[in-house]
Amino acid sequence: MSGENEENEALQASSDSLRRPIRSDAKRNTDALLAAALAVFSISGVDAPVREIVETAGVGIGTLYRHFPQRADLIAAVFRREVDACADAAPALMETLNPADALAAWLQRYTDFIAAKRGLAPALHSGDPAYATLHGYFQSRLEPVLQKLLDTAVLAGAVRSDVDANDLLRTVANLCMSANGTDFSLARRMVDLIVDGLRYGAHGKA
Amino acid sequence: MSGENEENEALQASSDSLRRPIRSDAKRNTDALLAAALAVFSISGVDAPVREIVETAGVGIGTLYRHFPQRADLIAAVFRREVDACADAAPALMETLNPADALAAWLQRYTDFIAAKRGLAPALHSGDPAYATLHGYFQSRLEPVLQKLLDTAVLAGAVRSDVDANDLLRTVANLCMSANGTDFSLARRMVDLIVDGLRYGAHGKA
DNA sequence: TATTATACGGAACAACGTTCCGTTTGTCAA
DNA sequence: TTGACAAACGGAACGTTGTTCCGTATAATA
Repeated sequence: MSGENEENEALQASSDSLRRPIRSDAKRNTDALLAAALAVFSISGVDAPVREIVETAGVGIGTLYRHFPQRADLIAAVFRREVDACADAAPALMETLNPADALAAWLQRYTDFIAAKRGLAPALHSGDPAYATLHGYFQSRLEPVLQKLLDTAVLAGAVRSDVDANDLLRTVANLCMSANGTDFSLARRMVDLIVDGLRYGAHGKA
Repeated sequence: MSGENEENEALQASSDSLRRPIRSDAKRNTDALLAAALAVFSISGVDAPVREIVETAGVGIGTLYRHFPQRADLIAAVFRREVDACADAAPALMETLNPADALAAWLQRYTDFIAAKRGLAPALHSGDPAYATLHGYFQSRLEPVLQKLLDTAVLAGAVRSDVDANDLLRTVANLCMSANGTDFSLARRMVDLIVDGLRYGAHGKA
């Protein structure tokens, strides 16, 4: 369903140093860090101290920074799979539902994903250049998907045409900004309200 | 127009220690800190380092913490006036515009206020207990105003009835979360979209 | 087994918010 | 005017963050 990322999570350098495969201890520690990060993030949120993660993983701080030079690289690695799953959920919705409902359903899917990760939304939109690659991955993966959903709905005359995919992605993330990690009902309701706004514009005005 | 806070910004203890008025140097330093904070916030955002503020004000760190025991107390003091102004803007709008447009206009007013203060929205919704009083002041001052706008619009049949004031306040603040301080066009557009969603519900469904 | 690129671990650094306390100063009674 | 003292001042110092650096350990190869 995915199409392009065939499970080569830990791809080694492909161009020059194709000598020397990944050392076994490096692989082991990388895995331990990813597992620890996933666990710690789900308890303390994405802002959890680095030391808490390395302690959980049972490795030194230096090891963390060797494998993930920036804090955001660790976050990106942890959530890559889930971003992909979110993107891959679109086609099924488009086959099952009418264009406007498919759009609404996918946005709720995305809402649930972001809202469940406490601290993710603030990090994505902090403007901190450290999170640029994380933000870039989200955008490159999700923007085309949402754009297609939008285009289809606009073509069907179900939705206004003056909103673009990136704006919507940013907006949903913003709406999830204050979700505790457990209560995203407000975010869900507000996303629905926005979808209604999109519908209103289709025949109402502009 | 305000009605209750008659410029007693620096009220001294009213109950017990009514002995000893405020010392002149204390008053001077408090004013300097407020002015410096306002200036620094507008340049570096609400997250600006404390040391930058005390340096600008020309006082020591200890002095800052004497007058504003928590960082949020300083923020609250700086923005109190503006929160009041925002709340006080409602009656005029309600006289001039129809209920739905008055609601929309006031929400845009609030949007501009929050979006212009970089870092304010994240602070308000950080969940950090340090910001509880700041959040409390915003809510106590703005919630009644917005509730009245909402009630009026609902009564006129211009807007759906299943959204409450606090949710809307939180939502708008969330939408402003990623505003740089200069570009709030996205936030404005999304607030408009939400207002359209409110209108859609009035006759469409729900 | 010897060699060596690679990875490891944690001390150390810089920046932050906040606390603490010895020193200074404004105010008021004498 | 002067003395005394509550009040306020300033900044060193603490605890916590993310990140860097480098001496040491080790997995892979010849």
